[in-house]
Parts: sequence; C-alpha cells; structure tokens
Amino acid sequence: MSKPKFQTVTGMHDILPQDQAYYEKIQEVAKKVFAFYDFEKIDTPILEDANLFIKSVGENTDIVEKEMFTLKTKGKDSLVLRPEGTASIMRAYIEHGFLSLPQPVRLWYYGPFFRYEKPQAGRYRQFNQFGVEIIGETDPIVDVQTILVMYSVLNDLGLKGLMVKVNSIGDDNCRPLYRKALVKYLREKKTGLCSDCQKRMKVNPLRVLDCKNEKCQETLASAPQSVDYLCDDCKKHLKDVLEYLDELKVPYCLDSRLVRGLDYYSRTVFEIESTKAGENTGGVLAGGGRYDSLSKMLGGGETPACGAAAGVERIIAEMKENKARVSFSSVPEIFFAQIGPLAKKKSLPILEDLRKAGIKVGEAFGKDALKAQLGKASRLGSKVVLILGQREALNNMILVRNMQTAKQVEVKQEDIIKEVKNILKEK
RNA sequence: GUGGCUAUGGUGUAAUGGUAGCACAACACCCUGUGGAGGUGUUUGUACGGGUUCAAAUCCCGUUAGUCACCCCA
Repeated sequence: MSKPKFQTVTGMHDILPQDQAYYEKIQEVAKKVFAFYDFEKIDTPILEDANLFIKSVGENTDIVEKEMFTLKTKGKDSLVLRPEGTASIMRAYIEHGFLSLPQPVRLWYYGPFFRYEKPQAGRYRQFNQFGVEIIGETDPIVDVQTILVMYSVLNDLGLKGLMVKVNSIGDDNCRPLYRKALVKYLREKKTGLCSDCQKRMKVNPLRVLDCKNEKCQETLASAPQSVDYLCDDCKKHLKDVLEYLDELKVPYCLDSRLVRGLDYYSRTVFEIESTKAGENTGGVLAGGGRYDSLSKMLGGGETPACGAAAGVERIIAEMKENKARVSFSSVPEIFFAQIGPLAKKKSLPILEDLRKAGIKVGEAFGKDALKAQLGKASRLGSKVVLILGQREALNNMILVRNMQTAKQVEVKQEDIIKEVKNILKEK
C-alpha cells in the first residue's frame, strides 16, 4: 500500500450505505412519535460557547473536565463542539424569548454530538443523539410524557426487553440534606469504598451510588436513600410520576441508586435500558430527567423543564442484536434495457419521463449486452423490463417484458407510462 | 485517562522464522436482440515506523486503529 494512508480520526466513523437504513428508520420513527405528541423540531449549532456547558452541565463533571472538544478561534473565543443537547436548547429558548409562546414549549432534535472519550463499541467521539425537551411546565405528567415518548420510539423500533428506571434526586431544598446524610454515612464506611469513590465522596457524592464496584455496592446496601429525604413537594412529585406510570404499559422500576452525572438535573431522573431475559446488559439507550434550575443557571428566568436524549449508535447496535428488520433501498419494479447506439441516446429522456411520473426505474447503461442488462434486472428482482432496441427506437415503440411470465409485448412509446402503471396496479 | 487482547486483498480466512495461499466479491471477455448460471482471465494484501536475524506476516519496541474491562456516559 502506498504512503499516504488516511483513515478516520480517532472515534469518528463513516456511516456506510449498508447502515443508512438504520439511521433513516430511527429518524422516521422518532419524527412520527414526536409529531404525534406535538413536538416541534429545532436545530442548534454544533459549535457553542464553552461556558454554556461549564455553567449547565457542571464544572466537576467528566463531560466538562475531560470530554469536551475545545477549539480556539482566531479571536479569543473558547468554542466547543457540543457535548449534549439540552443546554443548547435552553439557550435558544432564552435567546429567542420562547417564554412568550404558549407554555410548555415542546421541542425535539436530532444531530451529532461530540465527546472526547476513548472509543469503544457503541461509543464514539462523534455520535448522534435525538431527544425531546418540554420547557415551561412543572406538572409531573410531562415527566411521564417525556419517558413515554422516548420509550415509544424505542419500542416502535422493535426493541425488546426495555426497562425504565426512575428515581428522584430531590431539588435545591432537599438534596443538600440528603447529600449531607449520604456523606456522613460514606465517611463512616470509608474503608469499604474503592479509591474512585473516596474521591467522588468529596466532589460529587451522589455518584458513589452509581459505582459498579461490588465492594462499594455492598457498602451501600444500608445507605440512606434519596426518597427518604425528599421534601414534601418533591415527594408528591415523585408519587404522581409513579402513579401516571402505573397507568401505562411501560415496564418500570424505582431505582434509588439512579443518579445522573449532569449538574442541572433535579427531581425526576430516568434511564431506559435494554435487558435480556431479565439480565441487565448494561446498555443505557436513553436517559433524561427534570431540570428546573437550568434556566436560571444560564441567566434566564425560573423555567421548569424536563427532557431526555437517546443515543442513535447504541440503538442501532441494539437493533442489530435484536435482528430488527429495517427496509433497505427499495427494489426498482421496472428496469430499462437498451440495445444499440440510437436506443441508448433515446434512453435518458424516456427515463426522465418515467421519473416525472413517479416510477422508479433501474438501469445498467454501462453495459451494452442485453444479456448483462437482463441479468442485472433479474438480480435486482425487477418485475418488468422495458427493452428499447434499434428497431423499436426507429418505430417509436418499446418492448415490455414481464420477467415472471417471460412474455413480452410491443407498445407505443407514448403509451409507456400508462402501460407501466397498469402493470404495477395488477400486482 | 488506566489496563488487557487484536491487526494478512473490498470481505472472510490460511501460512507455528524459510515460495504470502484460498474462498467470496469486483472487473474484463466469451456475449450489441433476451434471465440469477458457467467458462477464461485480470486487479487488489502482511496497518505504520524501527529493531533482532542469512532470512520476519510470524520474534522485540514504538505508533496508529479496533476491541474488551475500568472511568464515564447516549
């Protein structure tokens, strides 16, 4: 192989034709579900001010500390390739005065995001997410709607064994109390924690709950639970969420260990993961929660909100695992074959007429042998082949060959479209 | 960011320090008036850079990438 060898840079990947069907399917299903629930689409720029994420996601989170793609521009701006969607959308909400729209504002998005992580299967530095945000509503029913729409998209994609995990991490009033209780407990049991958790205890104690280390989980067995520390408002909120969930056919469980890594969350947090035969396969496909204080963090007013995001590449991996069927490019039912230079010249305009009539037509103009062209038509599975030879070109006729019965008739060129439509109707 | 494993044509694989081979795919011709076949050919490779050796795909080091477990998260 020659010297200049280019390849995708770390963590980036090409989406090849064979995978496009998955991406299209996901976008199609997401769009349909979101449209039904009255979400409107929004696209925000890929580049944002670094501070947007530092302020919202949190300075001490891994996303900000080590996973941001930071760019220095010719000016002194510090820009980042967006690591997540919610902060951008809240920024847009404030910037464009969506506060004066009827509330809540329901938005959805789809696009690429970037995190500087070590790549692994289902985890890339550039990956796609889609998500929803319901901004301007405190009612717990929108929390459940958020869960429901994300669940519905995954379910409609044919994914099996989905499980929703929910929890409440309280609000600014009660979370500090819980945090204090938890830290106290952790200090007493310090020796039972892994070294990572001893660090976490100081910086972000709630994250200790998440640790997968078995020793830590044993230590946590009798740790105080966030639900016991919720203030009355938060308790009521969680109770309502669970009651609405009970009315749905969505499988869920309350998981007191569930916390989320981003600073802006409050009250309801949830994740949707895939499980196989009850076993947790570890794949978190979607996650989200309520973020009532995000607006204020970004300099806006008090605007309650709730949202969720799902990872496209992970969903695709899961679809492949489940062998979910997606339709690949449609077979051209009609195939056009030509013989001879005159016929070849007339081919393109005839093909255009068919295209304008909305008929998908396959061809192999690069091959002149009729045998080769029919061979390709066969391989594609086309039902009808239109054959234009020297003779037909001179008489303004064309042969219509039925590939299943091997019978063919000669028709006038001007009648092609009518003829083809008739044939397609018969199927 | 830490640790383990891996890397041979487009794809899947063989070659246990001694001739880089096979299958599929692709392309061409047989074949400019009729079907998925067949025949005959052709193209394409040891990820990159060093080292050991008479000799390296094979052993060693580095790099890159992939992958797995952490970390974290979608």
